[in-house]
Amino acid sequence: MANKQRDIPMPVIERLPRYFAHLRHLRQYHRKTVLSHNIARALGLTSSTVRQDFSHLDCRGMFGQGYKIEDLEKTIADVLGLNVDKKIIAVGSGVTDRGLSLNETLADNGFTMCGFFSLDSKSIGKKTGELTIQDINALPEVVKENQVDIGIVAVKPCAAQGVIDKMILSGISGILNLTSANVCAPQRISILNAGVTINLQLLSCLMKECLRE
Amino acid sequence: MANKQRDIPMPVIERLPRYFAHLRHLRQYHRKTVLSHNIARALGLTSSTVRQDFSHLDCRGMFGQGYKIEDLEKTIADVLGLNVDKKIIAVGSGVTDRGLSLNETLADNGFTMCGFFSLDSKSIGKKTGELTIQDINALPEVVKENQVDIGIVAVKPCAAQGVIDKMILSGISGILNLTSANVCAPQRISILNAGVTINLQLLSCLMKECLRE
DNA sequence: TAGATTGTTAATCGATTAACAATC
DNA sequence: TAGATTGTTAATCGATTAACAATC
Repeated sequence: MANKQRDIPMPVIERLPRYFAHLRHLRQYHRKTVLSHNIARALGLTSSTVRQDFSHLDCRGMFGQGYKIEDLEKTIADVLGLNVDKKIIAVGSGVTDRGLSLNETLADNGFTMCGFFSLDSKSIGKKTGELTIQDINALPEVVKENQVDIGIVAVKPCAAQGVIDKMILSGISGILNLTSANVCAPQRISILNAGVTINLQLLSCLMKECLRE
Repeated sequence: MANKQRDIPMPVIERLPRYFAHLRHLRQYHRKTVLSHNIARALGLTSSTVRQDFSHLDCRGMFGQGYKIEDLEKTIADVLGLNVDKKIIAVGSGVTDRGLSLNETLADNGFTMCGFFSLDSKSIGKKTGELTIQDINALPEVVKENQVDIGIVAVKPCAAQGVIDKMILSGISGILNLTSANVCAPQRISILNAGVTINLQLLSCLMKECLRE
């Protein structure tokens, strides 16, 4: 069978993690199947969109019966690449301060935290769960030794580009930018922006819009 | 002049915080004007998109000269609603653990943190900066007394809906869901999803796509 | 003025929705 | 079979891009 993933449209890919979360949720309640209509309601979509989205996956529903939750969950996990364990590091007090809770969440999702780093000498040496917060200069070695895939950046915006450059030079190929800075990187590097401040500003605007309706 | 904001398309609104961050960045370097082309490069867009986006704003460029950074920044801040100070609370170890750094970032952006809450009795009573982490039961009172606008949720996914229900009942009208849970709320409530796990899963997929190109 | 970039129109591209035949 | 929901096609809707006249 041809590799369908080749051309899944971006909006669909962006919805996959939400589908995945919902399916996982349903499975916790021991549900076996689910209708496109119900998934749509849970995520605020139309059932048409849901079925269109799933048509990009190698997982067919049962006419009149909906989709098998377990199969669908597995298929989406595959497409997202969650079956391959990912190594991660995180830099900046925005994440090191919450090291323990972050660590737990990630471990639950098949991500392995390999190191916390800080630019701030005051927090270097502190423990956060099992890991000790290290100086940023130790980053390249940790990345190389552990073959780290992803770097989470939560420093001050003005320091973001520097940290990201260092990560890329060390061999990291995916970056989660929790900063409000717009950063640059070569084509081959995947970057995702998801800063709290950016999202609060956006939320602020949505709230104004809501008022008018 | 008619209120242009009425119908700014959502994709444009979603880009505004990034424009805003870039303009602020430029202003720090004492730049006075900027070309659509340069903004486009910084954010990974085309100059055409940038000009189209700005056409929705009440802020015209100078033919042959580009845009006045200060004016543009102010206009975007207005549209986002950043001129009105927003009161915020945050629930869950995902945020209370990093209370101090979160607090600073928010204050820099005109958001006022009014309280941290936890579902975990172990962390209740701990100080995080100026504020003491409170029991979730104290939430309604704090929200009402301070007229809190926005709630940040960073609890375990299974607890998210409960916390959000409580926030809404207390009078909050905007929610930043840092959880992977798909949550429900009445139409009048604005919700934005921006969980780290969701974004890591998405990033994981983008990295696979990158490999193929 | 000449040069440059904006603002805007029109064309392209792609996503979402509606509708219904296929099918269990 | 009848009932129900899927999978898919076609239609609609909207966003992005290209191109160029307007203009400082």
